[in-house]
Amino acid sequence: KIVLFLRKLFNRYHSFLFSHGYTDGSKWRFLEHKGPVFAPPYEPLPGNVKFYYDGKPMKLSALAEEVATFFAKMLDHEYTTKDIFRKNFFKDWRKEMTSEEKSKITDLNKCNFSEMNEYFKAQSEARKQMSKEEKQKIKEENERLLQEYGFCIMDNHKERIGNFRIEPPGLFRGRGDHPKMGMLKRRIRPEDIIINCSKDSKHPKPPPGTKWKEVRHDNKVTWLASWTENIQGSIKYIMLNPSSRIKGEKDWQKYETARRLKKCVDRIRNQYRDDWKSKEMRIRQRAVALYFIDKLALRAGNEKEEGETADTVGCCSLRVEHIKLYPKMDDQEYVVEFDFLGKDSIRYYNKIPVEKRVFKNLQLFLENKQPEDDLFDRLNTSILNKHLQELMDGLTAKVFRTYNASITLQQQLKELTCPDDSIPAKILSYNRANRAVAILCNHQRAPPKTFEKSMQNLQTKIDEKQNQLSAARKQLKAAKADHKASHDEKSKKAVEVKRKAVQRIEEQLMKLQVQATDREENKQIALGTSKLNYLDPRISVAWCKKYGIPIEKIYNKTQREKFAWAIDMAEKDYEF
DNA sequence: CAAGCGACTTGTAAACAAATGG
DNA sequence: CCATTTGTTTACAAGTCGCTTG
Repeated sequence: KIVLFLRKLFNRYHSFLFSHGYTDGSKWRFLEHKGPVFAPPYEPLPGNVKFYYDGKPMKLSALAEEVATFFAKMLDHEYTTKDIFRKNFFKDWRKEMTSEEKSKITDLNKCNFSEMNEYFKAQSEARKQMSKEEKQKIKEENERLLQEYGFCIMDNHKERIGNFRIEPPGLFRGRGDHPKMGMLKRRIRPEDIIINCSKDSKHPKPPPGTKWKEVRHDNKVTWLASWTENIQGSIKYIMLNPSSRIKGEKDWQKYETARRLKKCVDRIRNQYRDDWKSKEMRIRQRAVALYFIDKLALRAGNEKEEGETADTVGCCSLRVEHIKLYPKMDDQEYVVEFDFLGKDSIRYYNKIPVEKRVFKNLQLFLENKQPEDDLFDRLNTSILNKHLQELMDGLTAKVFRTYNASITLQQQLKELTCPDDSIPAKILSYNRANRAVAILCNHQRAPPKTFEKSMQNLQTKIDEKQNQLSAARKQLKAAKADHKASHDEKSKKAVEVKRKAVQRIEEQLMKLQVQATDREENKQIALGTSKLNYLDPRISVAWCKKYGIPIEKIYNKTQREKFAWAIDMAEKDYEF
């Protein structure tokens, strides 16, 4: 058994141990899969479900009807009230109409989709009300599909595929103020799909009567299939699950790069502080931007094409309007106020005191500029990353985010964990360390709609528990008194039983209180992203080992699969 | 060096499943 | 047992970054 286990480890982490995979840049030797699963074909509405135009029922052609259902399904969503969404939808919908329909349907406001909307609501209600057997049957069918299409063979391993289903057609839902929201995401056909697999594998078969766009054998990439999406014209891929060797290895490499940064970060910090004094504007800008990326964990900030996406920025693309300078604020000097929309249009708002030199530089960068001008007009991500590459092999802007996130977790864990705490209390400390990172990375969330209520529920539980506890304590007291009076075995036992009960309830109460604290502190903060993408899992694994916390308390099943490499490798003395 | 493409990681929302409580 | 709440998984959008091309 041990030999088998070691062999498994060896096979799995072969390339972890011996150089970085293949030396020629190839990602695999053998790749075999069944191809993607396509979205089910459109099922026309039953005749009694009608669409009304200008108050009158109107039968739509299949294509026009399908697109109409996309809108009808979203009627309760805020999207359908937005002007841009409606405009884009209507424009694309009209493209799918027959010329007759086109001439008739000229105003979206005269369209009544409510019957269609009711129908879909009823459908989903019916789905919920299905019997156990029916639900079981659907589950089994899904499982069958997963078993057939959800796995591939890459080199010597059967690997889980991340997304083996092709995205179904629908209306594009951009985030924030996206100029393309509401546009029709068209149906993907086999003729749109490029298949990637090895020559010597059994090639996937396209559905009967269809052809793939292309079958290629490129082992310099990791994807199994790809297609071009019609909204931005970008390529979408079918790739492996995070538990796969190829993703795990990459993940591990990412953290190793961040650890190399740890070794030279002092040098780099001294360097950019020096560069604040440079006579060259571009170097000063580069140095100030890098300072922000390091100190505030900002993203790099590539330029974006105007009108194609929501207006969001990162460090290099900050504009004058996104910062305010305060020479004095309250009792602090040289305060910079940031207020901008970052990735996914999440607001970044922060006020931080900076060093005088940085402040003076910022004032300089702002001179003679309009609000919509670039703050760093002599800088972009490409220039910055080229510079970083010279400072350290493999260094790019995002490595700072990884590094600062992981080092913060490690240091916070050290600071917050009390060895004598109970397990729930230690987990609270872990979550607090995790929270420090999430705050650094600005991983916010809208407070859940049911937050107040769920908080109240928890409080009621705590109150109940407290009552229980005082009752149990009373009983214990009584039992003790009883024992003192009688001194018999029976009453002695009773005292023990009551003592145990009190202890149990105390523990339960403490657990609830910890849970309440944790939830309250987590109101506006999302821990998931940092846990999954920024925190070296070996730090967490080592922490669990050191304090005897079962790993299941920190990582759920999916996360344990993703971080299997770290769980296998890290010991209790692991240092990031 | 700007523009654009390609491949990959990172991010939130929504759907779904499991757990909990009345 | 069902309804509600909570945790997990999926979907897919939105970033980063390297490379090519003109």
